[in-house]
Amino acid sequence: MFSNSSKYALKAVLYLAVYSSESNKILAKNISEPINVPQAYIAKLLQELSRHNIVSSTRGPNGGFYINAQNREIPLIDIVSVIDGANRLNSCLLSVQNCNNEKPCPLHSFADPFRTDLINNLKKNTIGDMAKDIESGKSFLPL
Amino acid sequence: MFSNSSKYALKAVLYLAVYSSESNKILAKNISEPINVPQAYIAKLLQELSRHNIVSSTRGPNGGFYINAQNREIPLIDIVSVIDGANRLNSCLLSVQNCNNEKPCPLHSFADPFRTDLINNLKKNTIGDMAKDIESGKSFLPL
DNA sequence: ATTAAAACATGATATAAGTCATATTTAGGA
DNA sequence: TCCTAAATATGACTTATATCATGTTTTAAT
Ligand code: FES
Ligand code: FES
Repeated sequence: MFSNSSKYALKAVLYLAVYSSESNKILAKNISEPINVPQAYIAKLLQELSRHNIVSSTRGPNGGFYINAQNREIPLIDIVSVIDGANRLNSCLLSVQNCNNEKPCPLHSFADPFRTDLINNLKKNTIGDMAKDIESGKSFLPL
Repeated sequence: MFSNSSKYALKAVLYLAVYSSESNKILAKNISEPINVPQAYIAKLLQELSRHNIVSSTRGPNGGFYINAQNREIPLIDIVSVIDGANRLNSCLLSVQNCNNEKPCPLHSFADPFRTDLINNLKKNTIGDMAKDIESGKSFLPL
């Protein structure tokens, strides 16, 4: 579904959304442990996200990564698009090609509603939305 | 979601379900082209499935792979379990670990119902069921 | 029996995904 | 200004997945 890289990226971003702010930046190595991802790896992913303005960062002393108000409005789909490419989610369950509504494969009928709904949710829900769920105890960040 | 190998395996099995029978066995190399999978690769996958009694085969002249009445009753989930392992589908969207209903991750609420549904469908629907859909024109085998 | 056609078993290679290491640039503080 | 802490850029390494190749065993026909 998602690659490991996307999973890691999502976890890292949500972690930042909950625990960081413009005045409380977090070092890559300090994100690594709580989300259980090798630090050199998460650093690389965060750099990629930073380049696409999905997370914010400043370097030098007292630098680090953080999520600002603008980042908070970004939908989750942007994260997985940057890491996995835009249309990984559109691939047919039986083929490397894209899913095709006109010529549905045998699994299409019981897979497509799922995928469509998931994609819509990823477009609709922002980083901030998810952070709120975590803060209110409705959901949790897995290791 | 599924690995390419599982996709290929599913396609090959469904192809056999539609076009083969005990009296009409099909060679690995003749399955390869219509489902668009390298022949050495599909041969290997079919051998694995044969070892698990998901497809039938006989060797020697006039041999080949086929689906018999017993194979026809096998649910789709068995195919992907053999190729991808039993619990690839249960992994949490954000973690390599398994999905956990007691401590749902932020994506759980809009992913889990559908995944559960998908898994149930894979358990409920057999190879024969899918073949019937193809034969009746309700669905198609993708390249 | 001999031969040929096929699956079967095993392993080698290639490509992609994931992980690690190092050098460079930027920014803040002494 | 100089030093240090951090992100950044780039590339090397490792592991897993996907693909290919080769030899062996089984079966049926002659
Ligand atoms: S055509 Fe296969 S999932 Fe839609
Ligand atoms: S806990 Fe993440 S998908 Fe269920």
